[in-house]
Amino acid sequence: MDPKEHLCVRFVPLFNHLKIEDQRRINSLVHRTTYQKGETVFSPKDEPQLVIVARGSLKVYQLSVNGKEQLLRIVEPGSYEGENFLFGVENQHLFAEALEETRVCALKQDDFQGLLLDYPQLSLKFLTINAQKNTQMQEQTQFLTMEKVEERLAAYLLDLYKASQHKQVKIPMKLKELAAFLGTTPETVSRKLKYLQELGLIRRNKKEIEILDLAALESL
DNA sequence: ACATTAAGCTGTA
DNA sequence: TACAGCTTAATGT
Repeated sequence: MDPKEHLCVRFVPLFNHLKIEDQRRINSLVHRTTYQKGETVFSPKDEPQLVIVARGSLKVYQLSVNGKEQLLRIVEPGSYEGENFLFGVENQHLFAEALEETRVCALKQDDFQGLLLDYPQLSLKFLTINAQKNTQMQEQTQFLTMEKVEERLAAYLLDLYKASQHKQVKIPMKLKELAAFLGTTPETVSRKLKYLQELGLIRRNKKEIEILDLAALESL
């Protein structure tokens, strides 16, 4: 088999626990596409499908009332988007766009439902991953309930710290995207990072952040 | 307190 | 040198 053909199925958490012959069957159902930076991967009213990221990254967003895009999440390699559309939830608002050159594999609604019926292990794995995704989403909406931008930014930096267990963390996206993520503007993110540094809570070099005062950040 | 606008700075192709 | 990403300052809500 062409090694490229393995990309999605072999190394993605959703599938990589299955036996080789089962992976092979899934592989035959998958549609591979490479998107360039800025290209739309799906939009409302598209055919329902599960989109799995093999390489690169996607942003998933919706449009607010005034037409501004509101970034909901970044989909990294190994994760997927569109699972809700596969069970009759119509996509009315969600868009996905490639942030860089991105390889995705797509599974049609009928094909994926057939797989879930045939592979109980896959169904369980799918539920587990979705439960984790839900938790993450709750944590993110929690950001937006905080009143002040520096609170949201501090909470975000603390999340990076918790994820890495390291006082040196690196912001993994463009500040423009972080701003959308936190519900503010790039300018304000820039100012607030400077503000936190002036308070001595962090030290910063570009996107490398060293957390100096964990307790003070948490108290915000 | 934050957004918007515009201008300037820096690294990179 | 042209461009993207970021920062800074002025001004508006």
